[in-house]
Amino acid sequence: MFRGASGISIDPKGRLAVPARYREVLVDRCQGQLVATVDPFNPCLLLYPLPEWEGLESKLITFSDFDPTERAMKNILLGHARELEMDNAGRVLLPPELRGHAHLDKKAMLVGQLNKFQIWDDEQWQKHTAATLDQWRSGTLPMSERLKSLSL
Amino acid sequence: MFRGASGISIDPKGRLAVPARYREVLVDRCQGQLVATVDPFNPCLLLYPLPEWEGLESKLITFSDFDPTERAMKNILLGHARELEMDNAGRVLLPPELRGHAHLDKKAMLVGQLNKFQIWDDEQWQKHTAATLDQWRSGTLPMSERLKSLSL
DNA sequence: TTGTTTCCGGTGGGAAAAAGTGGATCGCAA
DNA sequence: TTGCGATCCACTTTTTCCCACCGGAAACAA
Repeated sequence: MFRGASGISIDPKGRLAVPARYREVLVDRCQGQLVATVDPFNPCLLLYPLPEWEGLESKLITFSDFDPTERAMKNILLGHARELEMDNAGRVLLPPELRGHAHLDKKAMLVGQLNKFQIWDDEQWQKHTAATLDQWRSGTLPMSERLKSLSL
Repeated sequence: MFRGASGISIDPKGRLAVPARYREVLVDRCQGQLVATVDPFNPCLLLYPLPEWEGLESKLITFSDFDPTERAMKNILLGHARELEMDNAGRVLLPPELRGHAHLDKKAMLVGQLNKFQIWDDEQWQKHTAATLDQWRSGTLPMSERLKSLSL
């Protein structure tokens, strides 16, 4: 599974070089077939191995078009999802629509989140991390029961 | 199935060029025969492969004319539906009535939603997406049980 | 320990192919 | 006969694929 943040660069054509340590796994699991979409909660992109994405998609199609919140979620996730393929140098080409959404230019961060990756603009990632830690330490975030019983 | 948003342009004659990656599928499934109508929930158009549309249509005819909501839905969908055909350059000609409804001019977005497409004016789509994400992140939307148990 | 060599990951550029765009001609109808 | 519309064709732009180069790191040898 995917862990950790790697600094990566996006070239002028919009190609993102996947760190070498992930490549073999990705080829094994999905022949380099990936799906990128927008993250509903953060100004970044989500990158799934195709089979993993299809699992999520099969849940989304059960959502009702007459529930506004469910419709919105379907719309955002499916409406931005693009199928991508690694080239033989281990790079994926991000379409302009997705790059624009996450404000990606040269420097980016690929963040492993077990079953998927997040793709952040480097600057946004730094800000987001700092902000999250601040919230955390100030104790303003609500705690679910699950969290209260978590030991690190 | 159809996913993702693609920026497309509508030429002065009102022709919309379908992105190349969808064309083969559309020719296979319906020989380029499509149906466009208005989206009851959003200021955009819906574009179905003909067989897919016929499935929906067969459900609509069972709707009662004595239930105001069912009648309205029938009216909107059926009353605006137009049969369209791709030309050999992969373009479909949108009738002025439909273009007007979605405020389509030069720049548009073709948004895949699995069994159908949405056709948005580019500006409207940007606004719609931004507004939805804002609502989402501010946490003001009501959450169904299905949503609460969804993990991305 | 230090220098040299080799391999691998990362990067950029260029060429071929395909897709998008606009124009022109043909036909039909008014 | 003229105007509008539709279909077809050709040109330009974009995209995609592939190859080559550069830099760094590691390994081996002196």
